[in-house]
Amino acid sequence: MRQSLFFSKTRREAPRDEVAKNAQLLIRAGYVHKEMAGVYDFLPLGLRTLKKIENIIREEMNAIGGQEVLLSSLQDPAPWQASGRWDDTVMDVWFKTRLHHGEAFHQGSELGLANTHEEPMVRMMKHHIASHKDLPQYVYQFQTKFRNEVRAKSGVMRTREFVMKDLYSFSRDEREFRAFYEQVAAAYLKVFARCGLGAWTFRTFASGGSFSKFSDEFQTVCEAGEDVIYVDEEKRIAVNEEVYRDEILREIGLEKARLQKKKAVEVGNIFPLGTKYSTALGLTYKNEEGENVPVYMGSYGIGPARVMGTIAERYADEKGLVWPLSVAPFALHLVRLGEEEGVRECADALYTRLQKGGMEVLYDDRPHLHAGEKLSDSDLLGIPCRLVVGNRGIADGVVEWVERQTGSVRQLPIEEAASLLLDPDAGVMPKI
RNA sequence: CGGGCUGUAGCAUAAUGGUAGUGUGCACGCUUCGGGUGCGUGUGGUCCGGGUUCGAUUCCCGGCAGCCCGACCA
Repeated sequence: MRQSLFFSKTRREAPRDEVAKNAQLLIRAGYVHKEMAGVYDFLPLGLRTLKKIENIIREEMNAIGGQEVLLSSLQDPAPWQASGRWDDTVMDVWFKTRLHHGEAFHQGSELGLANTHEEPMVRMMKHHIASHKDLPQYVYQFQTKFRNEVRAKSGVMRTREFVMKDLYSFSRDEREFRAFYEQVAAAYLKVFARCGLGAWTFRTFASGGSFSKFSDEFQTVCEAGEDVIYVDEEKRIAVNEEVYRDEILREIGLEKARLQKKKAVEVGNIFPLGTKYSTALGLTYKNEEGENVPVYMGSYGIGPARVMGTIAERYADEKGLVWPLSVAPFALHLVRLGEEEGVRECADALYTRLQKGGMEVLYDDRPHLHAGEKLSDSDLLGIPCRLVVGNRGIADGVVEWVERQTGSVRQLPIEEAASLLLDPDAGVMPKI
């Protein structure tokens, strides 16, 4: 992509109404636009990163047998009434609206805007599960959730509208469920590791909310987090403050003395649902004896935008964003300094070759901008690798390769630069 | 939902009961050209409603919006 044609621009100053580092940087760098409190638009850069994260999640969900679906955002109250969760006093984050009813708009049937999907998912599955031969099933989606939070905050970390990956498991019994639950837990750790959060992310014992007695959260240690957890670094597990009690520590085999108190972001959460919703909504199957048995369920969520915000928080430095290669909007930022014919030709040629070689390149071909401005912009954008083409290097027959995170600089011979960058074994580009 | 704070140009800020200033951005010209070059010209603004007042962006009341702390968080 040529930056001269790219529509989002950087800005020098953060808007006054953002305090969270993730939002300040994402807005300054042109990744997102704030629509209103707790509601953000994704611009090309932000969308690219969001989609990278989604794809990592998608691959890991597919790898454990997940099948992608897309349920609707408009929801029929009926299944929610059956489970008792339509009531605003039971679930207080509902956005509700009504079907149009001619002139008398307000008399139309009530509808909900999805804040989660257990009930419609269960009702839908009733049409597809009848026998033990139909189980297990694992379905997931990336779907917009609307939650009328009393207080949106922390930039993209807690918003009123966001895309969530939610996976639902349908198993014959607890044993079959539990085996899959552990597979998901392992897949989640892979997701966060691939997103660059592995070192700071812990499977965390937590309360089960309205679903079940306990659940497992995936918490990334981060100062911007809203949660407090106690981490056992060696065992790589943690316990949420909300269930930090002696008998629970004993139950999960953690020693108080080895635990460190940390602030953390909940980047994922997995719940055993048991037969709560299958019973309420009548999702049963016939076992081999011909008896009707409620399906045993679990639900599993990750918010890609929250993951993105957490990566921004953890990796950013005083100059701007820094993305791990796996989630970066572009792999390489090709920065041209100068307008001389030789510089232009060299940079254009490199851009063409790298593009053809399949590399995602953002090419700063903007004319007549000062070096400082281009380099500052490049720092702010946080693309992990930078190739600088300028007069200085061309005179010596080299271009500069810079790693954003460490600032390390290497000279690459002009003729070989493209092939070195495109060759994963050359050891120039970092491994994903 | 309780408490606190804030609304001035695209963005960031200053000031003021009497014609609203600066930086930045944007446009144009010259200059400069490897870490936001310098100069000039232009562009553009007091959240909404009511009250007090000769006069309100400023003071008062209400609304709306935003941020922070707490509570809440399927």
